[in-house]
Amino acid sequence: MRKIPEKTIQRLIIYRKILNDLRYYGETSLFSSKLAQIAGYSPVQVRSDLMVIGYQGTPARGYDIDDLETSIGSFIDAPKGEGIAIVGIGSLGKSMFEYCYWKCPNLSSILLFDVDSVLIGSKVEGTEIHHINDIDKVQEMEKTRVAIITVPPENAQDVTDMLILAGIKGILNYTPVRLKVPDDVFVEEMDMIVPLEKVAFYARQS
Amino acid sequence: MRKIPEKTIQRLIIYRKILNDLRYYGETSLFSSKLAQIAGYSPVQVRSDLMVIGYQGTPARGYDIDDLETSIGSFIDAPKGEGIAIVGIGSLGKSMFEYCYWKCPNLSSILLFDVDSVLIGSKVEGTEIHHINDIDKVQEMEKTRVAIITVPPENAQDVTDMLILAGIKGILNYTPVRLKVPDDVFVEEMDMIVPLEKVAFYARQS
DNA sequence: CTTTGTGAATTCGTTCACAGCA
DNA sequence: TGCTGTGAACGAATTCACAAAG
Repeated sequence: MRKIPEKTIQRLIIYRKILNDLRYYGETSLFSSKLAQIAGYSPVQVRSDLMVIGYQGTPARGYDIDDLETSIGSFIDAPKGEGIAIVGIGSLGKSMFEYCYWKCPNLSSILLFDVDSVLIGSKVEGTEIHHINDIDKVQEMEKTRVAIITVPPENAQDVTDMLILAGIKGILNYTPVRLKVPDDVFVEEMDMIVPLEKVAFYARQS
Repeated sequence: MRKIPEKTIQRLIIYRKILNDLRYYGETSLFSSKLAQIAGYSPVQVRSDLMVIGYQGTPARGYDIDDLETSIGSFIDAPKGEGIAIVGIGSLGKSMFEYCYWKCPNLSSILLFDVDSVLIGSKVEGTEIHHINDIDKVQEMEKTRVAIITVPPENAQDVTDMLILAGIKGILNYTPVRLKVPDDVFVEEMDMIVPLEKVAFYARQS
């Protein structure tokens, strides 16, 4: 498959969320201009993004909300749902878990790991915390491709190495450490320091 | 001042962090290739970013770490330090506060707000939680330009409106809501759902 | 020689302009 | 007429290629 730009994927995900909201309010179809206005992009941008997934609208009615949502879903989502692992069950890790647990319908499983033996065996919302060293013993890791890292900086690289050995191909990195990973592993930086300083900079400009 | 691209600002912030780390390990100078390799960009990229802030290196020794760090700092940072407000002191808000409290040296003040009257008056690490309705009564808001929003989605827009009235010009939005703000207010989306789905998508491609 | 600084070239992403269709 | 779909034009961001300097 041809490589799809990250920005397009991001926008498609945003479109889907909007479509889902609109469907909830009983809407059945919309034009690119409407979707664009809600999402904050141009109508042409929306149309060319939808070209990427090959979805066709009609000049008369625009796009069918239900249909389009499903199309984006089948393009973006894993067919059988996604399994994720959260490593580092401090206050941030716990927030992430609760958020995913309640808000992410397409997650088929959430595994919890930590490096601190004190936490091992205890549970969050009925889900057990495993030691990261036992990662190979956890059955569900087989179908887990994505990990969220919320450990202290000093453990970040070690934990990453273990995750990659266990087959992880995508990482949300909440630590300020720049992780070393092979080319086929996708890392998204989630640390707040860079955005915080960026926002502060632009806030001062205006 | 000419408008600086967001990406350049982000990279400068990353460079500074790296320089800070290297200085800690006793390094005194480096070449663009070294900085590029650590940061994960090309050497040309590094050099042209540094051109933006007008910093000059020498072919013989490259860039002086101490000097360059200071130069980036005086370009990026507010001269008198930055005041921020965190709105929504749930588990995520608390994590953010602790992180900022310990890890952000350039923050001159951190204010805490919530919409839930039950929390009002209680303290986190010795810092009092105010009700968002009392925002105008809080003296330090005068020097606060940046806010972190970690409230439930249903309160997000209301809280935003109040913050903007109180003079906030930059927002880190941890909610999944797309906030409506005036043109001179800078919003950075911090919700994890979009990045999580994005990472899952690319993890599946590889 | 190696490295910086930088105009030119290239690549990537967005928008324009218009053909095609209800 | 409205709108969608899409090649062409444009603009932004990155990389190339090379002059200048120790």
